Amino acid sequence: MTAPLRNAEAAFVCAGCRGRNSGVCGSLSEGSLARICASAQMVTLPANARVCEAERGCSHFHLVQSGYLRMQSHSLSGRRQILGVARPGESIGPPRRGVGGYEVEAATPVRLCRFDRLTFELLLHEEPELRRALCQQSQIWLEKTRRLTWVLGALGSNARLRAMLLLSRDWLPWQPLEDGTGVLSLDLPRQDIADFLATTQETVSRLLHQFEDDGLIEIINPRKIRLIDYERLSEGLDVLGVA
Amino acid sequence: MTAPLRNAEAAFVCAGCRGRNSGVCGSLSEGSLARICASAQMVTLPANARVCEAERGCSHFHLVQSGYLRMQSHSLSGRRQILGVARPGESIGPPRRGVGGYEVEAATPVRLCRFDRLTFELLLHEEPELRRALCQQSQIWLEKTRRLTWVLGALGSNARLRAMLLLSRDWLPWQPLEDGTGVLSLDLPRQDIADFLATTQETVSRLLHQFEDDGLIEIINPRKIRLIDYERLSEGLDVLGVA
DNA sequence: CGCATTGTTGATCTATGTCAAGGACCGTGG
DNA sequence: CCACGGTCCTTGACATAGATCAACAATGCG
Repeated sequence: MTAPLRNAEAAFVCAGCRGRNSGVCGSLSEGSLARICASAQMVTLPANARVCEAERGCSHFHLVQSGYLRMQSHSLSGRRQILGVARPGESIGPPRRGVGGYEVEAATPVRLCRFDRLTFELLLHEEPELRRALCQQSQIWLEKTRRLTWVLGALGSNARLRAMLLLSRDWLPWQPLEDGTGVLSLDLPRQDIADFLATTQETVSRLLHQFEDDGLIEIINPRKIRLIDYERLSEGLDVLGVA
Repeated sequence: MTAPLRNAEAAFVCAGCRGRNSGVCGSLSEGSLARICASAQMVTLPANARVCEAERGCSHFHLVQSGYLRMQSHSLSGRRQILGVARPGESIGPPRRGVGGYEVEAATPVRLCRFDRLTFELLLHEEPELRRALCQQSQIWLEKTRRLTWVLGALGSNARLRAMLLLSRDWLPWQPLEDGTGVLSLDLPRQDIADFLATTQETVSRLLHQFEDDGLIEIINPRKIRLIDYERLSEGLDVLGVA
């Protein structure tokens, strides 16, 4: 955790940032971004580090530079539901405190731009671009969350997993090959995938191997999946627009 | 369906509106609201009327005066998931067109303020209050949708239904009685409840009767439920903050 | 080389979806 | 007034997806 940066260093912060061109950061002008970065701290956290408590809330605001954050909530029976994953360029504001809130953790090792809450509210006041960007982000999140809701509600585990594999091409590292297939880096552990899809590790594992047996995918190793038969992977999912 | 109203009539539009003090309308000043209402059409629709298509999108913007709208999406297998319910005072903008979109229907008979798309964008441009109200609404919706996601993902049908009963006190007609219990007007048909909770009519029916046998509720008639034992209704749901 | 983490596989059991039938209620028209 | 059809709700029988429990394999790390 480093001290706040002076203006001169601001450019440096964004230099290695993988989110510069997407999400909130992506829709900000150079000037605006520079002013904003000037009050950021760069923070690095290991996987599973807690970024934000559910009850106590959190006094910081973050932009993701690299890695993934997960928003999650637990039932008393211990079941965890992942409500969303924030990727580079996206922001995590302090969630509503108390009941109904969620907590934020690093799903992978992450690098974050951290803003003090007050500082950020000041920025928000001074930078209309930032306000607009955040408003837009919350609409995009709303759409993503609605889609997740739909996937959870309308599909069985089998289809849910296929949906996730196909949709993941848009937000996880994805390497298309010449033969039309492509390799997905499933950077999240099985348990996270399970908690995202509201199912269990075991089911995810079983289904992946079933897909492999059926020739839909190839499991190169647990984290590298080659998607082969898009046609059958997307069976019944046409509504999602995943070809 | 009536013609657009002249300014003089604007006040009249809101007169009978049950949403004047909540949602978007609730956070607007008199002046702003008057200007906005001036370009509204008042529309009345019967239950199950289609307000907005999923694919074609829709060229109107609506504020709910009374009744409920449901946002929903279908899987190819015919399963419907209700993504959210808009109540008086809330707005339904044209959802994203095409895949991933949802359709909007009247869940009950409704009265709506309808705005032409272009007109509304003009209003949005001229009324900063309106912009702010909509931005705020999308954040509230995001929270509601996240909560739904959590309920769907982390809870079984039994707990889901109990959660809905308790939470419904905040947005469906609710009449507390002297003895501490209270009567809920479950204004939605069983099928809608089922599609909201991602379960089936049959299960909803069975669970309600089971709750009655266990003394948690009394089914006065299919649409009137008296909540009796909050303690046990909220078992395992403490996280939601429902007493 | 242990030891911890992560993923896989098997056996079992149950909640709940599906199918099918019937009941309650309501408005309409004869 | 009653018969009719419609909608909404309830109940029963049955099948099964997937959760749970438990053990084990694979991988990586100190």
